[in-house]
Amino acid sequence: MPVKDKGTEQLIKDTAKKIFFADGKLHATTQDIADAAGVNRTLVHYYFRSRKLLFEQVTEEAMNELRQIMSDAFTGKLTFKEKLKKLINVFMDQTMAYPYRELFLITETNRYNQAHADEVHDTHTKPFLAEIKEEMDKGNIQTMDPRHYMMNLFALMAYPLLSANLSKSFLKISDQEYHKLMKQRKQLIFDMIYPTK
Amino acid sequence: MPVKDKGTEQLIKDTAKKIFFADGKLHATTQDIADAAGVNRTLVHYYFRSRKLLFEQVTEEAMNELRQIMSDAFTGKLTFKEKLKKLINVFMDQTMAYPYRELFLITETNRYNQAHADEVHDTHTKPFLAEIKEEMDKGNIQTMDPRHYMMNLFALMAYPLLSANLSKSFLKISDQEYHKLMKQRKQLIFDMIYPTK
DNA sequence: TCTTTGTTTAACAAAAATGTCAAACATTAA
DNA sequence: TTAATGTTTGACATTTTTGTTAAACAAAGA
Repeated sequence: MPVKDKGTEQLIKDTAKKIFFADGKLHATTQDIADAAGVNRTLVHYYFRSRKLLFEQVTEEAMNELRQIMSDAFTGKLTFKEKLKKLINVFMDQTMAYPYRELFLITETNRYNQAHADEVHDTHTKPFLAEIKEEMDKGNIQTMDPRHYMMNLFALMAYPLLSANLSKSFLKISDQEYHKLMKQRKQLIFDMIYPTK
Repeated sequence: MPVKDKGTEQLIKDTAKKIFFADGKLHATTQDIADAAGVNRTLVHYYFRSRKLLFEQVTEEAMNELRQIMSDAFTGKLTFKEKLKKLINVFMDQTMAYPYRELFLITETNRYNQAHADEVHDTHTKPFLAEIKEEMDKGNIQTMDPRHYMMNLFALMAYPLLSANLSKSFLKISDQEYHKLMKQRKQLIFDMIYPTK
């Protein structure tokens, strides 16, 4: 997640990401973004032409960031167990920094045609699913549809961060305490998903 | 989730909920809502005065619907196991009908002051957490912070429905197939969260 | 220095969304 | 039938947000 000064264009994009992904302010206007970046709003149009195009770039990059996680974790010669640990580690770190990134993607794809999402074909998940299947055959993890396994994993990682405010209100816990709970989750999730018999 | 004709006011509110909670169109305008309800936009103002007030009502009711689930499932003299089944059943059914209800709540609370959420105090979760603790002491479920247990449960239920479009694109599966997977999840979640030793 | 190129700004224009109002309409009770 | 009340509508006003333009500014090369 870059935040360095690669010029105004990058600054605007990074600021937009910060507002959407970190603050979860999905209704932010171009003015909000410009203000937060400390630049004149016209520059948003100078560099991105329109609000829509800025959004498309941000969306595209967020999708790539997600794909990258899968790719990074599942290339190399680690064992499944190690890959899983790596995936949990990287994904949780990113999601703690940008808890609303997925939420942004979801609402943006809902905004227009749902069909757009279907075009995306991801090459990184296939080997992941295959490895999960292998691991089930070996008896190391509980047998189920590998897709369920994958959904469970991402659900356990993403949801509590995504719904932090909601959970805090329902569980009546403070920000600090919640942060403490989140830090414990890496280990907890691993134990749930890859139990030591 | 009422959809009956309790007059125009109710129709507008139900339509708004449908657009937000079922379609996930968080950026819908008052015009969008009026069109979908088949009424003149002025009526939105006649009944709710302003867009903001309509949103507040919808938000408030959605929060109550969530509280109601907890309350319903955890009153009465069922065993923990039965209560859990009931909770999963009701929550999954509702979330399948309104997958974006929580997403709406999250973005709405992010929109203004985060603080607002903190005021909410929920009386229904406390007995739930206490019962979870008991069940751990009995050795029926895995020992952990009961709050983690609760987060896990809701994560497994809500996230795959919330992120359906995203998941479909990453897992390259069709709507039908996804629906089939979702129907399997009630049992799967119960087995994960309340394992038969 | 002057020109060229790219960046930034303020002022303005256009579009989109919300909000207001008076008049038309419908229903019911007197 | 008429008066009273609440509902619905279209026309208009206001506000908010996005998009455009010309001019000012800055840096670098001829």
